[in-house]
Amino acid sequence: MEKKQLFGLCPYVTSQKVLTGKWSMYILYLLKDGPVRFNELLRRMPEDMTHTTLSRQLKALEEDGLITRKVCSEIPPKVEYELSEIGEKFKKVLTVLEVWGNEYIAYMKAKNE
Amino acid sequence: MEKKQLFGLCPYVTSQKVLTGKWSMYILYLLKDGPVRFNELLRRMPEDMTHTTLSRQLKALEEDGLITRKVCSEIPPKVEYELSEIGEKFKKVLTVLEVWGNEYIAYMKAKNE
DNA sequence: GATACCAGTATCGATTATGATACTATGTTG
DNA sequence: CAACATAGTATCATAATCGATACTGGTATC
Repeated sequence: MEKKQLFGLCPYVTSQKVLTGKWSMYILYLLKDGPVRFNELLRRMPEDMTHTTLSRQLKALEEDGLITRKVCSEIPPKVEYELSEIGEKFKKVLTVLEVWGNEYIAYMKAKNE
Repeated sequence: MEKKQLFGLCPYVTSQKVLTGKWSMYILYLLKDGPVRFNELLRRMPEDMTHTTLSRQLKALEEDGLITRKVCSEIPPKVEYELSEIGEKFKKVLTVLEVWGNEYIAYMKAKNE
């Protein structure tokens, strides 16, 4: 698997590379209060996301170092996803992004009325 | 139904939708200090971005209401791109994102040493 | 006359991302 | 015995995105 070239690039391009995919930010948001299991994540995601895509996105986020995957040797299997150290630090971005996102929604709503 | 409405108004999903494309954040960053012309933007973008892609991304950002396009009737043509009202408000996201992006780069660099 | 600047569009193919479906394996519940 | 829950992977088809190239058209320069 080819490694992403991150170093030497600007923080914006790097961030955007890490945040590819349609739901990466939402996944990080769902993990902000602690570890969540695979199927629990799936249930909280929008309807048109399949488990295939969730699996891929989690893998990508793990490879980029934002989340960690903990496998508990149990039956039935239990796998928990959690923010990593650098993933935890992303929460401050989420906070500001949430504020802006809501402003944007309100603004566009008002504009269309 | 509760779900559908929720995701339609979710600030994270909305933000991610608006920030599609490989360069959207970087474009917004380049516009943060005032209007910039098309070719000037192109010169400041990473090498592997073509004018075709820049044109498409600017169009998308304009359609999403984040930037405005001002055409000056001159010869040679002069077109300036500028943050809109809601685009201006995105600058606070950029600020936090820049900090995190640099943290991330430093963190991953240290990890690989 | 040829070339470059400006700000693009049009088109095509390649790459990437996503969706649908089938399948793995084990254990519990009805 | 059948269905369901858990956590996925494998494969293929489709959709979205991107890059390369060619082209517009008026002006100014060499």
